[in-house]
Amino acid sequence: MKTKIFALVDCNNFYVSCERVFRPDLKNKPVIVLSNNDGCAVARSNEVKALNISVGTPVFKIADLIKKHDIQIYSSNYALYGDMSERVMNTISSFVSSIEIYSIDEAFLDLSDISETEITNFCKKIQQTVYQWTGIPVSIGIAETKTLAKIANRIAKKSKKAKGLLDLTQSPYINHALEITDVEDVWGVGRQYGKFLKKHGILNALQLRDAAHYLIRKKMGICGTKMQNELKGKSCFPLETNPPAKKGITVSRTFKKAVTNIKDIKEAIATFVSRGGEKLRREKSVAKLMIVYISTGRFIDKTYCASKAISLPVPTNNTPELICYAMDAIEKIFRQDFLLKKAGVIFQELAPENSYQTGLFDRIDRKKSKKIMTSLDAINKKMGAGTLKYAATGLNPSPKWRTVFNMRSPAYTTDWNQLPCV
DNA sequence: TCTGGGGTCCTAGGACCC
DNA sequence: TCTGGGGTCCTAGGACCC
Repeated sequence: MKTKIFALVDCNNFYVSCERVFRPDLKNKPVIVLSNNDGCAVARSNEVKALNISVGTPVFKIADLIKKHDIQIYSSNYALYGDMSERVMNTISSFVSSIEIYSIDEAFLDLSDISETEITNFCKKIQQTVYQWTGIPVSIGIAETKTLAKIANRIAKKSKKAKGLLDLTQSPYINHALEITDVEDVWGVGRQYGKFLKKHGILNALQLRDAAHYLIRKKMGICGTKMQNELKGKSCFPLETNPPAKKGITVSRTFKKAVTNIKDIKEAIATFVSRGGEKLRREKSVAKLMIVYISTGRFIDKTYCASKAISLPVPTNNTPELICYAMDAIEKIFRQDFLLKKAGVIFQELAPENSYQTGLFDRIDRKKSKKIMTSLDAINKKMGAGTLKYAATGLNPSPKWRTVFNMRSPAYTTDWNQLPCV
């Protein structure tokens, strides 16, 4: 059997690159994109990485650095990033028959059919085309397994010589590549495992590959074994071209300012439930279980968190029905005197919309409610999110609990009113 | 003062059944 | 009344990913 060849295409500093496409003046300047509520740094340009600002740093902790280096700060603009991602993925897809869209900014490709001598040129072509068509710079790592392709990609990004492209298949430098890869940078090794491995003298990917099998198996389970095999060039993670159905759907938000009254919490939860209902319907799923939760912040003394799970008598994705149950649940778990900072709803035990168990005593006309939901989704899609909404979600256009994005760029590509002007 | 959101998988242990 | 073993299912917790 011919050995598999995987490529990992990864957008460089994706959110920052999206902002730069429409603001070319930001090139070579330090840029940060923030999380919801403008809280933490979630994307950093190379200039910012060079300042040792790590991902997840709260922005208030680096106020002085921002000022000193004139770092450009942006709120998250998911409409823009989602659309740019689609353009990038469509472009890559036009080159290959097998693609796994792994995240908003990464895709694995199967290049087994490309002849060895052609692979580098083929990938260069992908790189150039993506940049030309979308303005997004990408790096590509190539190897016999996904884990090695990840490593190749990391090095491709960092090394000046590689110019964003590195092929480690049959490479005489493979050991060297593994040796210069910190063990914590291996795909599947996080903080905890990293600490453990380093304690045992396993500092880099090469040492991890050659480490005692029983030790890795015992601590990291079957994933550890697969990881070692992948580092040896034996593929254990195949390309997943058809994403499996989701197993759960969550909608949750942190509030910029703490919320203390039940009316606000109810509005927030009703809003999250509506959003969750939309997501369920888009997936063509119904939920059997809904969990509603509220909590105080993590950084205070007097904490409180509570949740309520609701087993739905008939699995559903019907927003008003879900809102009713959620409102009941909130009544039960809400406590005065706590500064609530976060709330959310989780849908679990999902089933396909068309093949669920109906209830014997079900009094809801499900055909009718489905029609209403379909129309509502269609109108909101056409006229903009939130055009039609339920009164329970609140009538105030900017309620206290609303997520803030004070430094957001325009939705350049998805809103006629925000198109860039030349 | 100010600290994100949405996922997946594996494992150990307990309950329960035969 | 005492004794054994094997299997399945569920759940909570812990790890990871982006």
